[in-house]
Amino acid sequence: MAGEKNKEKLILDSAVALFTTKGYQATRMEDVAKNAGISKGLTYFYYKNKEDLFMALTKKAFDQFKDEFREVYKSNGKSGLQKTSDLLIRICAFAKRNQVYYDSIINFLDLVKQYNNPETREMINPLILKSSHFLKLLEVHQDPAKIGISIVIQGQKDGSIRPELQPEITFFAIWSMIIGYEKMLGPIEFEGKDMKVYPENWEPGFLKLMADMLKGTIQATKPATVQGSLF
Amino acid sequence: MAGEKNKEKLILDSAVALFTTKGYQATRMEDVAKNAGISKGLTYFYYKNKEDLFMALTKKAFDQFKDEFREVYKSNGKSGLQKTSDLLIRICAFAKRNQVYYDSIINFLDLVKQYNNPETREMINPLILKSSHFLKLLEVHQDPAKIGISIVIQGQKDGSIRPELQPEITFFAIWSMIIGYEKMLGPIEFEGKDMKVYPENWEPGFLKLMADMLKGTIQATKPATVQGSLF
Amino acid sequence: MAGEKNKEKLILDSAVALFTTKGYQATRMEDVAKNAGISKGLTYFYYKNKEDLFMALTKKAFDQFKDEFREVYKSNGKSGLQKTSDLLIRICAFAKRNQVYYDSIINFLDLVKQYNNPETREMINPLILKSSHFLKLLEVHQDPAKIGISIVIQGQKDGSIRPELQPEITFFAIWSMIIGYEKMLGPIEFEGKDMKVYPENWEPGFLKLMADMLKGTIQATKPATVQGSLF
Amino acid sequence: MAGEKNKEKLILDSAVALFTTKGYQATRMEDVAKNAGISKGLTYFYYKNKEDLFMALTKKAFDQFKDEFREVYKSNGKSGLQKTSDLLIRICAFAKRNQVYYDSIINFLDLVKQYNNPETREMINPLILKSSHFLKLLEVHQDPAKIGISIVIQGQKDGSIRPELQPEITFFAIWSMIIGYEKMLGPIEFEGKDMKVYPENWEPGFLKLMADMLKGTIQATKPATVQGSLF
DNA sequence: AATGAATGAGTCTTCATTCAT
DNA sequence: TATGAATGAAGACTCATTCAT
Repeated sequence: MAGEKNKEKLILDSAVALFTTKGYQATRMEDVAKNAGISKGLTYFYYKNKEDLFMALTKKAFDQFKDEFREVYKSNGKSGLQKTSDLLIRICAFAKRNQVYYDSIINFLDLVKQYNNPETREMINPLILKSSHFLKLLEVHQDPAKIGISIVIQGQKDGSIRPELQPEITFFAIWSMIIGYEKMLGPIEFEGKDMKVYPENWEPGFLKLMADMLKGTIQATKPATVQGSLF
Repeated sequence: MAGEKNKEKLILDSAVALFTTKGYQATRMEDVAKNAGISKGLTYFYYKNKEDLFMALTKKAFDQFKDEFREVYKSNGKSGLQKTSDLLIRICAFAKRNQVYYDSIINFLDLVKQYNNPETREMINPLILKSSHFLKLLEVHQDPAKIGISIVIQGQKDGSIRPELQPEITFFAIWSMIIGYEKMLGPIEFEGKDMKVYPENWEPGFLKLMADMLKGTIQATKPATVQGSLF
Repeated sequence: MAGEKNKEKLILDSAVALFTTKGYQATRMEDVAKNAGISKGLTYFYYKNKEDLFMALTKKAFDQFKDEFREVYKSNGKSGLQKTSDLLIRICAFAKRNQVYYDSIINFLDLVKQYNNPETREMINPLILKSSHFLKLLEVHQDPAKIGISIVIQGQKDGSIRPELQPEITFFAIWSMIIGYEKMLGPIEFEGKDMKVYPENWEPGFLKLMADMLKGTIQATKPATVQGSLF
Repeated sequence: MAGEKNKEKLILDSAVALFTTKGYQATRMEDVAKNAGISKGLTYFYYKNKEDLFMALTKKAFDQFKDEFREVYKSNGKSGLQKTSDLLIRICAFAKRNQVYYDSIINFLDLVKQYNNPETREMINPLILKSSHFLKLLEVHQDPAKIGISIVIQGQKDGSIRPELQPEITFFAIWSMIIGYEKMLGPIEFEGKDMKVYPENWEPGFLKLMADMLKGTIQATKPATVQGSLF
């Protein structure tokens, strides 16, 4: 029937909604089920356990995240440099629109860090390690990065990004900046009152700095004359 | 005698050790007590509840964090630009040396974001809001930023950082980069195997980009020849 | 099978047994469960918390209590006056037979007192106020009184109770006497040894007084003339 | 010095205040101490434990309670009957003024009931049984009753109370009524809205009934002749 | 007399997970 | 597939009481 959405998806959507409102820890599997209009037991039929559900959610987040990268990559009539700032803007929009997805991605980065360090790997909840979604994530989680690197290369080809930069390192620097930027949004808004940094200035200022970094700027001696628009 | 440390500190140290090993959630208050060699009750005598203990830990983390900034700020014979890269290195070292402290700081940034948004503020665990340590943190959490901004201004005075940059925004951009950089360490190490980005390249590459951003670089036309050392 | 009683009831019965033996405070929820032959968790599945369980118990007590009133009311071949003394006897038997139920009823009266006073209402444990059983009790707790009032009216119709009495007030006076009588049973038994009041005399004496009050009595030879003022 | 009240009393007063506000269970010994302006330890110097403190409070309550009886007994120019209604009024005033004292007295009556029944005696908290105040109470708790009985006898001598009544039983009936009356105050106020019993009518009506019981009343036109059996 | 740090037994409550149907 | 009753391990937190000083 029409309204008979796939149950698996129903559960996931319910989880997203509740994780957003109450957070992962505070959300009970029973609530996820109830909110999805199904029974608790069925939830465990589709997802082995809470961690598995969260990993499924993370996987979906990565897929959508990848789409953002892909769309920026494919956008026409823009320089590679412009695409990097588009990327930052889109990712922040993505984070705002779907905080849980974004958080799950960041959480996954932490997980990967633990996973890569043999000393800390055993501290990871075994249920996570056993999750099929986690394993898939390990395989695909570089995909956004790969696209990002391509964007940098595009920028170097079209001359908007300095050719001497190493694309991989450059992209990861950009991604770092984006991650940090998003984390910074909270404190900055707060400190605004006595610190002259208002969200309004912060975004363009940050983008400008990133652009400077990527395209290079005329040394202080003679003032930069060209970059009238943002870049 | 030697072992007669202040109990309050004893508990905090115990918490740090256990949070590091098992994580905040997985650590039971009883274990914190046992590990500190005291009774469970005494833990609650010094800290109202688990959240309060964590906020106390965060406060201590911020204090030490601030010291890192302060020491960099006071270091002699270095340009402001050099100090910013010192800062990145020190903060990453700080994060590695005391992951729990660093994580608690990042966690606090998220908290501040929720706190500043009236819609999300009520989602914060009330025990956190009631913690005296949380309140103190709200007061002092910009202190590192203030020092950081001073460093940028120093750099502008000594000519190592472009004078046209707005110090506040610049500092927050740096801090963003640092935060993102640290988060990136995990995935990069992992992706290294098939992506040419090795930790060895990553740090200097990242620092170089940051420096480029801050000091300005010669435009693409004639390749930058000079900056053989890092800056 | 025989032992397959409804779980909800099983728990309540277990609670009654344990509250009787050890008292409400001293009874742990775990014991209630164990005694009922089920798991602790299931107890919380059927009753939100200990207070809710107690309110459910009180509700059941009120239902049975109401039955006592109802049966007295419907008993044939008795005058209204006789029914009032039947009531006293039955209620005391009820109290003896099921002390916990009776105590829960008395406790509920105290609760109602607190609840009706805006100043003291907030002192009531919120878990009680939230209990659905408490809310039901608020609705039905006058039912026994309503029946009692009917009994008084019956007595007035059959001439066994003075017609000039106000039925409502009269009933509440009777109920007061019953409550007080029951409370008095303890001390009287004790004081008996040096005070001439033995339980054997006490009940008929008390009933006689109550009857005198209700039906009116022939005045002692010469009526007291002085005490006009007070009454 | 002037303000140097006896510590023992200070503690007791503090306990009364807190038990009134929060109830016995919810009041912590620490609060009692703090509120009395002394240390927790000292509380245990003066009172063996919480139960002992409560028994001391009960003892004081009984002493004051006894004073009420004594004052009524000694009041001049009043008939014995008038004194009984004075007693009811005073006791209710006492209960209202000092609810905790009154409650402790009622609680003690329950305790006595348990104590007198060999089967239930062992259910009493041993700390209570060991309290010296409890032992003293066992000795003196009949004193109010003794005075009350004297009042009834007075009434019989002055002709205001029927001479054929047994004074002890009569007094306990009166006390029962008083106890019940006080317990009834709550529900009646509540039921008032749809039951015609308003507190304003309730007190005089109740007093009138009690007086009728004690002094006897002229029978309504034709005496009920049938119900010989019961009375 | 007086303090208050220290103890630890005691309990409610939560919730992920299972399983008979 | 689907249900929801049933489980039980886990853990935060309280507070009466003690005792070294």
